[in-house]
Amino acid sequence: MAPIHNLTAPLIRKLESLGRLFPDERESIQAMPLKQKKVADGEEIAREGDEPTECCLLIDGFLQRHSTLSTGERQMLSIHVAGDIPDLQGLHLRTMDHTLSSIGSSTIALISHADMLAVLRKSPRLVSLFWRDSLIDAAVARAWIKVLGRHVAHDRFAHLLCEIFVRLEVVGLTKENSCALPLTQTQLGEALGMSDVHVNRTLQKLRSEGLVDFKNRRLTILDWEGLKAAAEFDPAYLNLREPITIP
Amino acid sequence: MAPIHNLTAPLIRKLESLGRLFPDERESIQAMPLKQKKVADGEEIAREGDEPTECCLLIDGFLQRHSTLSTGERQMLSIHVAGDIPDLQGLHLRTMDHTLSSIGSSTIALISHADMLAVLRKSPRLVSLFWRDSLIDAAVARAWIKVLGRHVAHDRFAHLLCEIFVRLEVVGLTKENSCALPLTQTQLGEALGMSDVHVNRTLQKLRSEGLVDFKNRRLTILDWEGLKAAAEFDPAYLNLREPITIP
DNA sequence: CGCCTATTTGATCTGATTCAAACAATGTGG
DNA sequence: CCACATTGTTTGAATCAGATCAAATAGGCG
Repeated sequence: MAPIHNLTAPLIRKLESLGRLFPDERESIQAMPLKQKKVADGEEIAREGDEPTECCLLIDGFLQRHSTLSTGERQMLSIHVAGDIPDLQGLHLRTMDHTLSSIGSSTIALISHADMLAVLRKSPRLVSLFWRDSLIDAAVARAWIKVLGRHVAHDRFAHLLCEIFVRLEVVGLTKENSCALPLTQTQLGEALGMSDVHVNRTLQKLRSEGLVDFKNRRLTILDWEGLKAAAEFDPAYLNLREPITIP
Repeated sequence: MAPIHNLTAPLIRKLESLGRLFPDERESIQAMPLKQKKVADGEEIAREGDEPTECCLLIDGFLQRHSTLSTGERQMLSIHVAGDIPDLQGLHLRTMDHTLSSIGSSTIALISHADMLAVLRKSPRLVSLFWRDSLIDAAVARAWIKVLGRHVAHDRFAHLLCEIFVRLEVVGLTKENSCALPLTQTQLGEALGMSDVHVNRTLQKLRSEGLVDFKNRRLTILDWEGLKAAAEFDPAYLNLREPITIP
């Protein structure tokens, strides 16, 4: 029986959403040496250009990937929730092409690449699961490309909120129709590729349309169907169901 | 000795750019059953919503991923060159989240998932290589997010041209400082998230600045340093060098 | 040649940025 | 517990990058 506070719980849950986990596979994951760590708001876990030797399992809180332009402007590249390993790519790519940092304060667990590889060597099925996870990560990136390329600010914003809400729902981090979302409007702008001023005005529009509410770092969905429609949100790309059975 | 016309040549070259290939691994790849196929301009190889049972190795030409909005507008999600397997994710994700189609006429080879999985089962090192390949695919998507989110049209265009030129250079498809680029200005707009009219005007700017020329479906780089600077292009995300040694 | 598609140009309109300032909330130390 | 600093949100006005609409020109190619 796994202890309630086992740090791997979010990861186990995530992997089980990706495909079936056999008992021995679960055990080898639970047995991985973890270095638990608290990270403060804005703290950087890995920097663009780094050559990491461990990866970061998010236990609690939110992380972001971002990259900085020569002007100092930032573009957020993804948002991560409990169970994610946002720098898993470090196993096979030497150099970080972006920075990984905390949104609000978070709890992470560091896993050395060596330990991770040792677990993967023993189980080709786990390799497939983690590979599948990184393919979904890529699908999410493609969805962002579509939204950034073709949606107006209002619908882009709606899409981001849809995605975050669904991803939090999957890991049981929503309450009724609301969830934590500790991003400032400036950070939302960094994710959506727009100015903070315009984030504010767009948010007011979304509120006045009765689609969402957002205050005290908490998002409440007031009209899910309306929000989905504005965003043209189709959660298929998140691959929440129907994992391919791994033989 | 591999025959000159072996269809797997571009794939072998690509895998060798990702890491060392052992002779038996190369042989098992060369032995994979391939269905060669010509695809015409605009022809769709796999559609959003499909559940493919084979994947597509690009032998010659260009492919694109794209997705269509409710308005009928398209957003291109990636561009692929010889050696790429743009729907490799189908091995682990059931449903296509985008459409894969040809830019100009291309030659592809279809590989059944079953054959692919059989090869991978025999070699964990090949799994790592293909996994690495899909991680680079994701890194490219992140680079597009950054560019779409924060660069003005001019620099966005410059970035796309930089990326394509470098990727073609890697697979030996450039001549001096020029390469084939059979995209219409409308298609460039679909890639860059901008109108075809604005593509045209931006291209004129790039020409008048002496950075590039582009006519007859052929791109010529006239000032690489200037183009790179405008785009803030850093090819690190393409992971062209320094693959991590797979034990 | 004539058809179709791609490129180019001009004029107008609009979504979004920028700059600036006010206002609200949060936190810190004395 | 208040004074003050800091950070985040909101509002207004001016400006601009890029979209849209419309039409002309230029290339391919059967």
